[in-house]
Amino acid sequence: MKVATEQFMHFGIRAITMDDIARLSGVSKKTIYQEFGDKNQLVYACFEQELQEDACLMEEGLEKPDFDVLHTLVGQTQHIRKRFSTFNPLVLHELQRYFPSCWELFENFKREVILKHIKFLLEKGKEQGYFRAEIDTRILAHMRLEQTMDTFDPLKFPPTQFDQVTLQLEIFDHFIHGILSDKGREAYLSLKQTN
DNA sequence: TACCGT
DNA sequence: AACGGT
Repeated sequence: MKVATEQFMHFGIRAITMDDIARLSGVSKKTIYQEFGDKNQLVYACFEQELQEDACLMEEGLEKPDFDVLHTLVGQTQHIRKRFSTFNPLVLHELQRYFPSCWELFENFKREVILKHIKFLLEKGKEQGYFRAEIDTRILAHMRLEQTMDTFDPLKFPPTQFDQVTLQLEIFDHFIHGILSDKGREAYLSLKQTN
């Protein structure tokens, strides 16, 4: 699963054959098919594990007493950028078209984990006085999720025309400025300085 | 590893 | 022709 996940993310699911995975992981195809009924089941297991790890990372440190929304948000955009360096956006389209059960898993993850997480951070940011009190967390959480997904779409932001790191930073910066209070803006700008 | 069906 | 599956 480790080999398969790395290869799928990097080169796309259809580009990597079961023979590739067998060769690179040093096991026979027979052994793979004893664990996974078919390629679809292997892909599903890989994604399930990846998403589970991401969910853990998101929830990490949320209950700590020194928890700070701005630090958390900035840290997570860094995580997204790291992910980008090894994640081929082509995979999202492959899931949608050829691996519908995995796509469903991912859609569910967006709704039940990411959306709820963003909403939680927005509400916390309000409590801590970083974000303006009048923002609608439900609407803005949706917007943030969708705009983030858009940056992963090569048709909307062709990687040949847009540097993916710059794109992530710019869109995050625009989003956060739209919701910061005066106090929040001050804290955010000084945080950017130190980073 | 050779092989078959898609 | 290439690849999933036997």
